[in-house]
Amino acid sequence: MNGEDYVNEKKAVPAAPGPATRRGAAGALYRLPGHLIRRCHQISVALFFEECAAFDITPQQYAVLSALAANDGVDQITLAGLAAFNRTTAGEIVERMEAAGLLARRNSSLDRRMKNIFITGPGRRLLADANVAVERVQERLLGPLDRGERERFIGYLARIASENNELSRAPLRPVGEGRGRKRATDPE
Amino acid sequence: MNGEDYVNEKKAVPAAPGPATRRGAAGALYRLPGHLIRRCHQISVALFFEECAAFDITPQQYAVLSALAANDGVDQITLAGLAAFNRTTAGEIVERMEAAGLLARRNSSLDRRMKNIFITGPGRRLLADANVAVERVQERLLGPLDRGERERFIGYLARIASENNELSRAPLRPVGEGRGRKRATDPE
DNA sequence: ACCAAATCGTCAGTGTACTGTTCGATGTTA
DNA sequence: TAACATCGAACAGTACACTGACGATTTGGT
Repeated sequence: MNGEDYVNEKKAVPAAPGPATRRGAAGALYRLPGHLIRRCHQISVALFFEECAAFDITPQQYAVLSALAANDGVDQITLAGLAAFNRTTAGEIVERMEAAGLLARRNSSLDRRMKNIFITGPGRRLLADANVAVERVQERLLGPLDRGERERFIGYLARIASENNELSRAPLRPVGEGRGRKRATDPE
Repeated sequence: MNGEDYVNEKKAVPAAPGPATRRGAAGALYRLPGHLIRRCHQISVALFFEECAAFDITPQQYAVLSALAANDGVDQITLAGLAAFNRTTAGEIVERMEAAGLLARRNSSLDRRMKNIFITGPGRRLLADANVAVERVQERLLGPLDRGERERFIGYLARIASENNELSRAPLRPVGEGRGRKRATDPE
């Protein structure tokens, strides 16, 4: 079919025209968990944007809203720990969300270094709407798996994420753990 | 909606000190596959950087080397399809790798729009070294799972990635598929 | 009370991952 | 051959995800 019409080129021919040059090539890559996880992540994000197009938020912003709904008023570092991203990223995301009116930031009177983050009414409403859309994202994402497989898959993911948590560069830090000494929340 | 009402600061206390304010809070988030996948991805990347610190490459650059080792001389778009990222990203990554001497880019004489990407000697050597490091990454990443679980986990990931491939914003495009008409490689 | 260590938030810098647009080269077709 | 649609690559713009450093602040030890 194609092929004979470009004989001119001295040799744009592959340097390694081995047996692996056909389609399944680079096969090793396609069985690497790391690469597969990256692709699943891409798909997950794409589905999120598709289902949540009306809300104009990102998966990370959704995570912030979700974490904040249950831990309103925490500082940025704690929030970063709850959503598992680092301080700088958290600061940027919070800034954009504040500009969008989804959050409010107030300087703490207890510790003047801290800024406490609060979810606003619009933020809370958006979260409620987004929750159903996110439901659909998970449904489509796990579409290829049956019920039992989904359970197992989620279990595997949770174990990998939890047992390797400290290996991450932005570990999950549930409220009440870590080196937090005092907090603007939870006077207990 | 949210004003500069922080002047008074009567209470830096959470607005919703409900029953969910303790540690397991925002529990829904922590069972969402999308969020778990994101965290596993973070961990995978962190492990990669740890194990491959000596090589000064990123996971994506490793994917490029791996894909190119089996499909040398493809154009940037095809390469993007093989490694599952989009054109722009591919162009940027290739540019950095060319500067690092891992790849070479040559204008195609067949189609003057195209630039064919070739892996260099140093690139090939680095790939060989990185392969063993990547082996260790997978070992540590899947550490929490036993043999059978690893098999199943990888199978689930592969099915999700493959069956949802077209939903991704940067789908995998094996050589020989897609709308490629003619190619500088694989004259067959 | 003082000082060293630890923290919070921010800034600068790098790299990945997209969207959308533009522009030149191509090839197809009328 | 002259319009047409298409395609590869580059550019501009947005958002995330880090590292390392820094100023302001707070705390812990003495």
